[in-house]
Amino acid sequence: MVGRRRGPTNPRTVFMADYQPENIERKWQEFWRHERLFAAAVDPTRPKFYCLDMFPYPSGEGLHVGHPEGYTATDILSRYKRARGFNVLHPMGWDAFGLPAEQYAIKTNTHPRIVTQQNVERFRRQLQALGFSYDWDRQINTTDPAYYRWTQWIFLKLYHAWFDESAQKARPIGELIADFAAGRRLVPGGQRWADLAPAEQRRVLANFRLAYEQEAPVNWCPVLGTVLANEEVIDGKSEVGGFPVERRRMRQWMLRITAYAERLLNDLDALQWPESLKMMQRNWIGRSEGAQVDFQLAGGGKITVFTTRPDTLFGATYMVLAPEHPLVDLARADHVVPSAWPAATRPEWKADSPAPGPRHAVAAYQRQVAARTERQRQEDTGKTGVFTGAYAVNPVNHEAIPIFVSDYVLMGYGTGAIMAVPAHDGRDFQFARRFKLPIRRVVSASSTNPQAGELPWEADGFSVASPGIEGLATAVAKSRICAWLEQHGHGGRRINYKIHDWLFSRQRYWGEPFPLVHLEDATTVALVEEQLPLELPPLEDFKPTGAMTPPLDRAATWRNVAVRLEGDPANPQARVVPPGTPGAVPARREANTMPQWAGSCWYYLRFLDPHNDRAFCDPKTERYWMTHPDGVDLYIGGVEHAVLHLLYARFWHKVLFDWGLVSSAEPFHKLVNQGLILGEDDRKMSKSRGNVVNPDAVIAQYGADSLRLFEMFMGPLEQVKPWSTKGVEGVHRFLQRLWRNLAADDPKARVVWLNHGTWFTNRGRLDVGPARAAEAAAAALRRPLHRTIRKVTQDIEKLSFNTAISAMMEFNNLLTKSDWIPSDMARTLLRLLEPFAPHIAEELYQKLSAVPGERAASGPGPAGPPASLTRMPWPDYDEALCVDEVLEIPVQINGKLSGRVKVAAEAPPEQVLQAALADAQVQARLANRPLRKHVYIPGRMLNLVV
RNA sequence: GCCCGGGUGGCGGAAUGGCAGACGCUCAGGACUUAAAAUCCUGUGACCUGUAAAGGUCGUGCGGGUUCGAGUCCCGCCCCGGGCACCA
Repeated sequence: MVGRRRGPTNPRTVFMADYQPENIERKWQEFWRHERLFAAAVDPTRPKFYCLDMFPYPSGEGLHVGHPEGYTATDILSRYKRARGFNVLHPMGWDAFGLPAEQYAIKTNTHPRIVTQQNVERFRRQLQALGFSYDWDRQINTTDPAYYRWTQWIFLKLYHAWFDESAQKARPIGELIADFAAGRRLVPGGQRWADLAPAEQRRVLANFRLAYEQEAPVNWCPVLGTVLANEEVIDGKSEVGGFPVERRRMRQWMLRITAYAERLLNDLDALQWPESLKMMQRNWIGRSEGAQVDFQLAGGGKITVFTTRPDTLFGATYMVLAPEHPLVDLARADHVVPSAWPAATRPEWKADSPAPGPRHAVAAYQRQVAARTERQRQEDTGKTGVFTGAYAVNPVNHEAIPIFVSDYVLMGYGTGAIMAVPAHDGRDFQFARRFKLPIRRVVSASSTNPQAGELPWEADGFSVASPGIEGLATAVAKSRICAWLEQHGHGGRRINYKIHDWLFSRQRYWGEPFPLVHLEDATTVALVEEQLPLELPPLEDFKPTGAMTPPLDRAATWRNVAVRLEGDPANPQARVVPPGTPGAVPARREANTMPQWAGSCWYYLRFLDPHNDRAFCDPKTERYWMTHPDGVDLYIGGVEHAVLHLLYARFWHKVLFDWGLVSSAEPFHKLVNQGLILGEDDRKMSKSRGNVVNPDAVIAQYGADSLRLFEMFMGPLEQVKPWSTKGVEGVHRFLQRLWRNLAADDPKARVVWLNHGTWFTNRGRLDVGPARAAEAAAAALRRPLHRTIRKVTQDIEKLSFNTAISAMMEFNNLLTKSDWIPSDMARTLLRLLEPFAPHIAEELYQKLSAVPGERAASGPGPAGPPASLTRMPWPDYDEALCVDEVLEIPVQINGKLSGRVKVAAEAPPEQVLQAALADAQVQARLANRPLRKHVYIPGRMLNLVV
């Protein structure tokens, strides 16, 4: 307890109510909400400002001090922009579907719906205790059927779209059907569209949709009982909980984010995002230019590889397939592994133990690799592998080269197969040495010496020993080879991306159901839009099954439905009808649910028009809030969403953009990452370390204003910084001092105002002496006040809140020392403080205005209760009043500080020079040395060069 | 290994190429008090000279450079944080 209780002997207690945040904060929070002061509405007469927080996941832990950091920053901006006449949209909601809440539900054996309700309620209470100026009427919850109805609706937009490569945009699936029907586009497989049965047509279309089902190796997490997206797996462990993840083949729903790779990459450039974050997205997308090359197999078929160095094709001396590559899957008929070792097989190619044949050796190697975790594979970069017994033909020189299996080639990148050029790739070089494979130089570092550069030479150079591209620089050689490959049908130029399609289904209960049904012919059909939302059935046993089947599998009555197909048989929509309805066919609902990220992919759009039940958002409303600049004006949140939410949301936004449903190509124009707040011990806050700071406790002891202020005062917003209880006390003291200075109901208050030429305090008019002192105080404070307004204004615009606060502290320190405090200046300071510490600012402002006679002095305001400070305009400053009348100019001699001279602010340079030369101290240091030149920076400093 | 950030007092941090260390914390001294707390005032980068007043030297990770002048710009290193990483 700091300064809250005064001893009974302190006489001031009798007269003056101390600053006690608990007495005022709740009151103003309720007032602001009751008066709906922060409600936003479309208003074309005012410029808009959309100020958004990453809405929280209401975990069971409650709020931690990291949450209010970003939220306070956006709140300051919101309150400030309102004062500057902007129409501010500042909403808050709940991202409440997903694994953590469900895990917590399982742990506590409570239904996720209940857990979520409790968590939301707790979070809302905690956030409201901080006095944020959210428009609470727009509160949304991703688990609300009225919300996820539109999540499902947008999913259908993905489902009903295909990506037109040539137009580089998504188009309605109906246009693809039209293209197929009219023969403008060839049907894969070569048949005529009209010759295909509807079910076959549906299967063809399924391969084009942005949402599609695919059997593929996926990240299966046995502990969580679900598959995870690549973005949710970090170092072979689940992002949620850190549980081991294994590769399994499963049939899963995917979203075709790879189609948007190029646009997701290019559109980053124009965004005002932290460079590091853009870099993370670029890395994740992982674009690389190169070529695709087909190597014919001796026994028919081919191996396709991706290479960034097609110019080294003549140096390929062997090939490598990933252990998971289909061509070495012995269960498949088309695998390449012969039953016996070829004659030329070197003993070391057969792996460590002499295996009876290549099939045994390959299988053994595959087992060995499968036994190692992803982690072990990445850490151990020693090269292992085994010869498959098969050979492929290099298209450029018709050489037969051996094919190996090795885990240094990853199935997940490129084609899962490489051509190995040991002379020009470090990894191939290592492998070739170990397996005694030829190393053939085809690039030289020099155009004159064909042997220049130590092997492996990975940098660019000049081609050697490569007929057709001999002597060419690498860049030229690459394009020559690509052209040749294209010409001869062996491949060609190709851009490869690291990013994979987004694995979008989860074997969990607590997520959005897919609005899809499966028919008996094994095709999938979307529900009609009118039947959305497809609500999650109230399943009692919501726990993961442990097997790979989702919990919704158990909701038999929910799953098994009768549907009537409507529309084009190639792309019908299913309407669920009562069983027995004529024309109805049996169907099973999709039992997987959507991942946690689905709801957050578009929530910023729902905030624009949260109660609309005819559209996810009204188009006019969308245009008003999302243009000029394109997207959200300011978005603040943690960097942990760099390649999750921020990438997924951009993807969905672009799909909506292609459908013409949103007006901007990007959702978030400007983005700032707040820095992590560490514990007082400089380490990351965690329960196990016992260094977690609970915002509720801080508010109870110091008040919300102190918490807000301290979080902003700690240091730059983006920076990682440690918590400090002493620091909270520091800003709390500042507020106490401010209270003592400005609480005008104190009989000892020094607040004064001028009314018709007479100075008053709350005890009446001042005598001549004090009046003169008040006059002097006002004059002395005028310039510092204008400087403070300027500093705070500029710093808020820069999001430099720590320095803005220090400027207000400085001004308050002046007030503390001043005999008298003019009330209009107090008012201005409170206006500046309001975005940061709104409760105390509003309270003091109202107190000031409640003193009889005072308000008359502050202008011709209407009678009656004073308006909320939050409605007062932002003060202007006078640039001329930001500089002192008399300046003290530092004088340097040869760049070294040697004295100071006082000159008038407007003094011409010569006068400053003369004043400096006349200064005794300067003269002494000059010691009669002749002045060679001088540099004068007006108002800043004078440098004398001798 | 590659790509981003960043190294400033005892601590968090501040400084359009122009007085380094604003503001806050800490600590010390003083006022008030019977006393303590709170509050208010003063001081608080290091070192040196001086009883003192005052003065001097050094100082923004290290080494160089540009400039009248560098925490700030350029070159080369060291260290810390973050991201990527057998990506063909």
